[in-house]
Amino acid sequence: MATGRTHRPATRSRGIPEATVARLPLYLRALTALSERSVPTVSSEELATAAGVNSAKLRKDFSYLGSYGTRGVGYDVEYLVYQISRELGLTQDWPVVIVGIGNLGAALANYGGFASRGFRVAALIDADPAQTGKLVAGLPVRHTDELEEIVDHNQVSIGVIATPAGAAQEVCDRLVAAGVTSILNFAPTVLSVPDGVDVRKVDLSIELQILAFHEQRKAGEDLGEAVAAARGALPKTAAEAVDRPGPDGDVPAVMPA
Amino acid sequence: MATGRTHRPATRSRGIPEATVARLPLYLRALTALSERSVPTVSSEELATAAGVNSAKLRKDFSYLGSYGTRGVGYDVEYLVYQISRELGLTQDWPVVIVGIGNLGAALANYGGFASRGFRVAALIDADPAQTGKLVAGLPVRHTDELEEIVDHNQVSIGVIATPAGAAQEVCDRLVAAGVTSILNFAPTVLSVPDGVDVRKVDLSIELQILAFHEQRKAGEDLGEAVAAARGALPKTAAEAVDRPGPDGDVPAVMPA
DNA sequence: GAATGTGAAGGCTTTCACAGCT
DNA sequence: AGCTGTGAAAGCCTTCACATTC
Repeated sequence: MATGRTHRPATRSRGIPEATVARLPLYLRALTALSERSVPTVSSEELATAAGVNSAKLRKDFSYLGSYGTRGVGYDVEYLVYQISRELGLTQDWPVVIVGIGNLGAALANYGGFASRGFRVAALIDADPAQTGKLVAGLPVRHTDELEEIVDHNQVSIGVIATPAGAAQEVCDRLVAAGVTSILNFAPTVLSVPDGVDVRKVDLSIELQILAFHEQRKAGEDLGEAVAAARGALPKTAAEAVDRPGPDGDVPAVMPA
Repeated sequence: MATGRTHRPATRSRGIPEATVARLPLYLRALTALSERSVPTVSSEELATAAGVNSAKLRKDFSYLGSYGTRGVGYDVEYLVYQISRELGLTQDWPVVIVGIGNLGAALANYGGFASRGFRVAALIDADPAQTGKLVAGLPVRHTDELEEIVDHNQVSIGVIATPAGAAQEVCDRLVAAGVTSILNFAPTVLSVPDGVDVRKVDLSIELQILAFHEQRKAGEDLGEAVAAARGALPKTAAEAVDRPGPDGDVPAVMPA
């Protein structure tokens, strides 16, 4: 989940399981779509399908929030939207700062989903003086020197880091010192933060590598059908994983002493 | 994990646990940094710290790959880099297409980490004819009409979707039909894909909502220290979660029938 | 009849703690 | 002496299946 030394202490006071929390936004999105189509009620089955989970999981998830459904009927869409929003803390306004207005930072600033649910971009911050004052997504880019002032003045508790990896930890430290207690990190670095600060990480390259892992598996193993054959990959059938073979043959120049 | 109906079948043939796979890129990054500093060996303790996990977990993770360490000494950095790269399938080249060259797509195209580890942007694709031919990150944007041709010709098996939500499913279907079997989805939609296709989702707005949830908890609950007081939040102490109170008072206009 | 809410079972992941190797 | 590799224990999370409620 969060990176660095961020363990929500054992005292998650009668809390909702983390896995459930991570799915609430999914349900909320599906519900919002239903709400816009003026659908009054929805069953766990329908909603689960829309959210891409199975219905047992969804019901279990909702059971942690309370008994908001009606047996034999389903869930009231509007009511659930409200309850989940409240649970997620989206009934209040969350000012957010984005630090690092490069390609990615600009993309984030322009991202609509940002503004939608309770999140408001309070400021864009960049270390490059050449950027200062430039308008991005209608907001002027401000210089890093002002970071503390901005965080304090806007009561910002959520910071988004979109700087290069090298700058991320310092930016993080400054955000935290200024009062930010939640960080969304797009820089490919492990951030270390004091207890009580949450960090979530979004890492493109990690996601791709995970996909590559599975992709590699597909070429040669199961999927017992046609797919396997069509590929130009070497036929690494079984015997590859179970008793992992010692390093023979295809190893690179560098070997352990 | 993956979204939609993508369960790797029970037959994950003697596979590495998914949780472990998700951490391998982290280890790889830390190891690469050590390698660049010409550090020859590293202990599980040191490497774990660098990767932001604990050492027991790291050792357990590595145990699924094989016995690549030396007791009393640690792990050979270069050797581990190779083994993990190989396990992740990064010793081969992965051509990738990015579909949807808006702010985000452009940011992704420019993202260095992309090119670094075995991933190569084979093409940028956008539905807007006005974009066609424009250079982004040194590559010409090509029109959606050419999607199938591009995927086929470049043997693309990984596609990145950075389109608006409304277009994502159609793009996904076309990618899959053209032969793509792994998708990284940045659009805020649940994609449905046939078995055998992996989908991973990156969703900014979900990450923020999860942070907001925890942020909300901080204002008022534990963190027994000073932090709580300084806030202007209403003092929602205990009694909030355990026996979730029925909807009284602060509920919105809409209520269940 | 229909669909929720939930104990109980089953799986997966993390952590512990120590035997085993260098 | 030091550090890896790993069974076993503990903790989560998911799935099952059905009693309960409308």
